[in-house]
Amino acid sequence: MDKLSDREWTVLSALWETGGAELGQLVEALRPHTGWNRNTVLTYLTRMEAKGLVAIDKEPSPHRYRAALDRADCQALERRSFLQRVYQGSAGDLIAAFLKEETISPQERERLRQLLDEMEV
Amino acid sequence: MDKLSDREWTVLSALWETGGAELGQLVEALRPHTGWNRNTVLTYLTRMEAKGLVAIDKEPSPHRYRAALDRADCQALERRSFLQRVYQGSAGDLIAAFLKEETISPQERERLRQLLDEMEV
DNA sequence: AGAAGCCTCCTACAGGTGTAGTATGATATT
DNA sequence: AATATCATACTACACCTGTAGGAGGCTTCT
Repeated sequence: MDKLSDREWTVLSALWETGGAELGQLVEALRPHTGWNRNTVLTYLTRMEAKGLVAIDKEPSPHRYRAALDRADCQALERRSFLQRVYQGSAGDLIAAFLKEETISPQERERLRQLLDEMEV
Repeated sequence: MDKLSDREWTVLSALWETGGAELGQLVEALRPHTGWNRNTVLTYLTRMEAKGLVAIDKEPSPHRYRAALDRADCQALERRSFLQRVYQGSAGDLIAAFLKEETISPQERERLRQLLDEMEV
């Protein structure tokens, strides 16, 4: 499967969050971030169906649009690609950069510490 | 500045690693991963110059090609975009995913623990 | 000097992406 | 039933991206 484009991520995110929806609902859900025209949304959906990214239930007349892929799978693919592309595969460097630059709440710090502990076998 | 494409990252990586080079050297450096034709490389370089991603010193006759951007800056931009796109801005989730899925050496684990410690306070 | 090879410039071209407009049918509202 | 609205399908179009080919100049080896 190819890498998802930015817009494809946007569409899929809306589908994952709504759990699938009709066109009108999607257009509304997307409007705040994107301002996309309804036909633009429809074009994305149909193109993405052709690529196997979106499933369309055509049965009851207002079609129902659903993500055809699992969010976790897409995230995993994107992680790999990002790791190679930007950090030459060094997960340590990557994580260090995120730790230093992004805000992490104390609860999350605790969670991460526990994850590290669990890795000590 | 726009997001870098995959190929642009490849070209910039070669420039960062060589610290700038002439065309022939770049073609050689890129050949193993990419197999690109020399004109393909040249096209990327000139297009990327137009975008301000690459600097070309045209003075002594074989031009010298250099990255026009700092690697760390590009990584930071890419991190932000990745974080939003794939993890809705949750750095904790993102780091947890990398911790769980990617291989981290014991030394790196130690480094990460220290980073976490420094963040207390 | 001629041939061989790199360098740079200009050109090309197909496929993908972003962003809709138009037409046409289905639904709901008056 | 007529009108307004929503849905879907089809079409469009410019720009970007990947991937070179050809032409002409400069260097260098023979």
